[in-house]
Amino acid sequence: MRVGELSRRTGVPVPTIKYYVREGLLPAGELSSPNQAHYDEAHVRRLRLIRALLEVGGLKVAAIAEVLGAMDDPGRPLHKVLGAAADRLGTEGAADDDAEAEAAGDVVQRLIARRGWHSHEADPAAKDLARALAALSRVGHGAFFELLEEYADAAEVVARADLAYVDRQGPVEELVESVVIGTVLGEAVFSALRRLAHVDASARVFGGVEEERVEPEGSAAGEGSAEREA
Amino acid sequence: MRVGELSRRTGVPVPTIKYYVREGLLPAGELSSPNQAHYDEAHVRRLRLIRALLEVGGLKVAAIAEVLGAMDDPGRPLHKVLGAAADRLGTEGAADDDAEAEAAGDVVQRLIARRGWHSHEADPAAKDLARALAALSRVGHGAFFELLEEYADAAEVVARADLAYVDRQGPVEELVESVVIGTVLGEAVFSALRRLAHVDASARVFGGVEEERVEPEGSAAGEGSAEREA
DNA sequence: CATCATAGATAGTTGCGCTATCGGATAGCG
DNA sequence: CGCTATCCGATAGCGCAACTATCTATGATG
Repeated sequence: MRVGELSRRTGVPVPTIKYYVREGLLPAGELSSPNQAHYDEAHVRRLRLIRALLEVGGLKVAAIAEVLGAMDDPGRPLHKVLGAAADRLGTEGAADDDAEAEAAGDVVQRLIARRGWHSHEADPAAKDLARALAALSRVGHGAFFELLEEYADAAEVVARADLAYVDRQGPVEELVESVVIGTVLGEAVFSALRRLAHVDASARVFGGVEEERVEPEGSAAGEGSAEREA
Repeated sequence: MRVGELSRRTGVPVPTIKYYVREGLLPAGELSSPNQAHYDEAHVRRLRLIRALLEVGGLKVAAIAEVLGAMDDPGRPLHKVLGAAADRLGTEGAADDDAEAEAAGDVVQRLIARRGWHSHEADPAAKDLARALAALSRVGHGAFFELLEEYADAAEVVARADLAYVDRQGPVEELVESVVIGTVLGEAVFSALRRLAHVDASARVFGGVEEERVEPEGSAAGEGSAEREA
């Protein structure tokens, strides 16, 4: 098929397809003449994958290029491809370097050791975790750390489910793709599920019970900023 | 304190602080004269919260303004504030309207019913979930749906832990803040944990051998994107 | 053969999160 | 009182990311 049909079938505008080709997300079509290229089902699949990673996964175009690059790289140890892909799925930005960051890093290392996880210090996921924990500390919610074990339990449940899913995929290429998709879209799925469960749990605990405690009329003290002395 | 000190204490540049004030993320300082404003600890706290939501949570400035607006809104039923805040924590963009989207919506509604969750159809989280599932279908991974129950189990575990945490916070304002922080930063925490567990499980199943991945290499300068594959 | 689509190249647009600069006011010190 | 550092508020500009539009030469197609 030609680019117009590819566009119609995926809903992606032609100029955008060209842009993705330029950025290395999508292989160029096969040229039959200097201005005629043909695309196939692989392009359709790839394009849908790109849009999914972009729109649902929230990945940046450059990150997608890297992930797909690792995916496509032939003749490479499987676990390396998986690792390379996984390493590109995290957050951007450098970690800051204050007391909170250091303490958070310690907590993460202890957690990893305690769980017996196969991970090293440089793992981007570990860095992301430390960053998040440091941010929690900085906003005065260091107590959140107490939930870490429960979070980790749940994370293991999900990770095991993911692996079981991936494990029953067929050939290697699909397997790698499954990991990428599972990691990125699975995160979106879990995030939404968590918020759903949150709303429900919140409704059970607070809804209607605390409702009456708000005073009517503008007797609210300070305005604008939430300031009160604890 | 004046804006210079606020800047020093939070690491946020003065022009950026002004920008946040303009955007409604941060209340203006109290004017003592036409060109002199004073800031207090509440501003420091708020600023740290903003940076956390921005950098770790990945929220957009406009979304943060909405969330904080709901947080600050006085004299409003607690569960409504919580709901309003939670509703703004999701993804942007409208859902598409194809066969996959419809099927995914069905699956979500059945899941919600089966779980007995208190959720309405318009819940943004439900929409996000449907979007993610539809995307999975489109890339040929509809089989991922089979993991939904396990995912939901894990989500309930996390949600319960969150609620238990929130429940032991004191006054209402802090409680709302806890929900926001727990939801946003908790997501970052879980995401990183999941990837950590993933790497570990993956190594067990596929790696056989644990090899080096991204090498630390170099000093603590900002790392960002390591581009080489040893 | 007339029209349409296409490849490839380059330039422009939009949105976002800042950042720089300017024209006045003070603050605070000697 | 003078002096400098700082501040406020407003406006304009910057840099990046993800497209989008336009142009030319060429080939496809009925």
